[in-house]
This record gives sequence, structure tokens and C-alpha cells, in this order.
Amino acid sequence: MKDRMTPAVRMTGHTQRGQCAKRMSILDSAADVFCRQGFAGASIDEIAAVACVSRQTIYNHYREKETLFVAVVEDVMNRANAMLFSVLSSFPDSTDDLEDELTAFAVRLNKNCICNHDGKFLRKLVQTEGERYPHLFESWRQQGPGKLITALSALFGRLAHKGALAIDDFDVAARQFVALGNADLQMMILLGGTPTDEELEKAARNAVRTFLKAYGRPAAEKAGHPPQFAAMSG
Amino acid sequence: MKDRMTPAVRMTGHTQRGQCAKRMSILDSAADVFCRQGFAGASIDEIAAVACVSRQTIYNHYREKETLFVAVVEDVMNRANAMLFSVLSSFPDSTDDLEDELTAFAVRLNKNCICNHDGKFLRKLVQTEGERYPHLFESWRQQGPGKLITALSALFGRLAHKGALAIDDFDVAARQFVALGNADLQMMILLGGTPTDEELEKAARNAVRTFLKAYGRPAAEKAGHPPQFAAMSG
DNA sequence: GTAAAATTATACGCCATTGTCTAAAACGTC
DNA sequence: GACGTTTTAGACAATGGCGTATAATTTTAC
Repeated sequence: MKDRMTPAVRMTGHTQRGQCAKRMSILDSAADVFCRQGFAGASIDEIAAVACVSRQTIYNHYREKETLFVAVVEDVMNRANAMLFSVLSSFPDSTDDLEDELTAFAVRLNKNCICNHDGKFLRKLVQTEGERYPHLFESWRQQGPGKLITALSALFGRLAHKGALAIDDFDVAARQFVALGNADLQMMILLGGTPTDEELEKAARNAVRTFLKAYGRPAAEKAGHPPQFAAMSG
Repeated sequence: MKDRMTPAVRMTGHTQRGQCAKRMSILDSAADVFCRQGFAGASIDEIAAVACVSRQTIYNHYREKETLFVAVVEDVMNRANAMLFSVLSSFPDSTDDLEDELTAFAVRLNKNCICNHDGKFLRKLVQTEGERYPHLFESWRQQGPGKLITALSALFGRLAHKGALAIDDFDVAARQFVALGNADLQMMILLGGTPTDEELEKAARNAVRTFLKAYGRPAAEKAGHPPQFAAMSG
């Protein structure tokens, strides 16, 4: 039992800078290779080559392949969570131009959280390796899609309270909003392709149009009273 | 260059029977292992063990691992296509009880085509290995989801023509129908889990309810004329 | 029963990969 | 410039999987 020298703990000064850069480079390259080849198909040598780093350096930072994999997933998850939080905080608050604002929100959600690199990575890896790492998967599920639906549900609740939407089950509406937003992009998402801005825009518009046909303008059909007054309550 | 003895081509009589059974056993087991481990992670030995077959027998039927993989994918695709065709031919034709019939249809679609073994296999494998086998992937895309949307679009067109639905873009509506049907099951689908009958029923009901809120009862709002006469045109 | 074909068990060579080790080189700090 | 740390390159054994070869055994056809 020799005294391990704790490689990345000392950081007496700027030494941390270089190590941190290496670490990030390794994490990024590993994410790339793991995403393309899967866990079993990815080789440490290839990751090292992509990262422009010696193989030994990788083993210096991460004990074994599995350690590296877990670190990569956690890293991507953190980025994805931060991005999701940012996008969620841009959910429309006012009720005029609701269609346009919801459409823009759906574009942001798809572009920055679902169709981006991290989204593709997480979907692919969780699906393929999730059963082998239940803890990782569960964590992603809760902090990713779980958070998304919970937050959307609450936000729709606020819009409904304002009278801008007529929703009976907010959770269902939240899931349907996301599902509708992906409807036109399903194939591209499954493929891992990146939609153009026009495709994103059109997909979101189709989704929101249908969503509002189903949930827009509160009980106007049932009671028949115009809901315009609701716009004043904001 | 010796005269290869063409193992499974002669079939002078019942020889084919036993071979066919072995082949199916190999294909099924290989599908199982490939689905769990991916192409790179799957080992011929494990496939042989699951199939209760000697490894040599596998190499006797399929030249190499890749040949086996392609054969497995094609086999599953054929089954899935047949099932999809069967389900599509049960699309509701009458316009009364449309909600119930569409719901039952959505249940069948999800249960037999999307959440079943073959659906899970194809989604997972196409996503992970699709880029390495573009031909396989393209074939699946056209005959699977492509056919589904095309057929659904045409079927919605007929219902709209009958006056039971008010749809402007049939293709979009078809994609949205599928997306809504999956909305409540997204996580389970990504996980590869199998929903219970109740979950299937509830998911389909939520989906169809929203779908009909958006597309049900034709231009009644715009023109206000009852569309019942359209039911005679069938 | 016999002959042909298929299957099995086993061993083998080959190659890629993992993870370790060591000495040399590069880097950053003082 | 000296020193400690990190990185690098290369070699290394061990492992495991792929694909082949061979002989024995079973199955099937007639």
C-alpha cells in the first residue's frame, strides 16, 4: 500500500489549468467515440487519438474504461441539465402572441435539448447501456425528462390559471406538447441528424398549432364567453 | 478453389426441416444477444450458447458475424413489416364510435408494432448500428415508419373525406397521431420496457382524445353546417 | 442399414484491446 | 536553472473474441 500521489488533487497553482483542459478534452473525445461506437466498440486508443492525448494519460485520470464512461455520462448530463434549466426558464409568461411564443419555445427546446449533441448522446447511450448502469440511467431519467415534464406541467398550469389554456391534465398535456414537438422530427432524432432552422421552425409551428387547437382558448366552446379579459390579468 | 457444398441449398427432402429450425433458433437467439449487447458487444459464443447450438453451426449458416447480423435484422424487419401491415388493415372504416375505434387502433399499433420485441430491437439496433449499415437502415426507414405514415395519412384522408375529421395536412396529422400515441409511453419505449394493457389503454385514450379535440368534427366551427351527409359517400 | 449431410467438440492461429510498467521528455513553479 | 509533476512513447502480459480446421458424432434420406 504505497502512498498514492493523488494526481489531480494537489493543484498548487496553475497546474490545475492544464490538467483541466486535458480532462475536458478527454471527456469530449470520449463522448464522441462512445456515442459513435458504443461502450463495447469504443477503444481507449481511439479516444486517446481523438483527444490528442497519450493512452496513459487517460488511465492516469480514470482508473479504467468504465470509470471514464461514467464520468463522460455524468459530464454530459450536467451540461444537458443546465441547458434544460435555461430553456425552461424562457417559457412564455405573457398570454398574448401565445402561439408564437410557444412555437419559439418549442424550437429552443428541440434545438438545444433534444436534437443537439448532448441529447443525441444521452438518448443513444442510455438506451444501449442503460440496463448495465441502472443508477446512471435513473439519475438521467429523473433530472432530464422527469424534470422537463414536471416543469412544463407547472408552467402549463400557470397559463391555464391565467385563462390562456384549457387543460384538464397538466402532466398529460406536458407530455403531449413534447411529443407533438418531436412528431415531425422523430426520424431525424432517431437517426441523430441535425434539423435545419427551417425544419425546426416548421415542426414547432405544426406542433403548437395542433396543441392549441386541442388546448387553446379556454372553455369558450362550452360556455361561449370570450376569454379576452384573461389577457389583462398578467 | 474447392467445390463448396452449398449447405442449405440442396434440401432434397426433409433435410430442410431440421436446418430451418436451427436457423430460426439461431436468428432468435442472435436477435436477443445483439439487442442486449449491441453488435460489438455480442459474442458468437454467447449466441451459440443461447441458441443451444455449436458455434461451428453458426459459421456453417452464416459466413461471419456481420452476415449473421444482417440476416437477423432482415428477419426481424420482415416480421415487423407483416405485423404493421396487419395492424394497418384494422384501421377504423366506419365513423361512428370513432373515438373508441381510434383508441383501439392506437392500442394495437403501440402494442404490436412499437412496444413489442421487434420494435424495441429495430429501434435500438438501427439507432446504434444504422450509420454502419446505411442500406439496412434505409430499408427499414422506408418499409417501417415510412409506410406507417404514408398509410396513416391515406387512411386519415378517407376519414376526412367522409367528414369525420377536419385535417389540413394529412401527413402532419399522421405523424402527430403516432407521436401522441407514444407521448405517455416515451420513457418506457426508450427503456425498452413493456407497458401493461391498462397503460396502453390509458395512453391511447389520452392521445385520441387530444387528437380529436384538434382534428375531430369537421369544419363545424368555421361553416357551421353539419357534415352527416358525408357519411353516405362511402 | 447405409450413405450423405449436418452438427458437435475441440483445438488452433490471429488479432485487437485492456491495463500495467518504465524511462524519457515536456511542463510549470520557484 | 532546478525540481516536482505530468505527460508521453513504447513495450509488455493477459484476455477474449473471431474465424478456421479436423475428427467424431448425430441426424436424415432412401
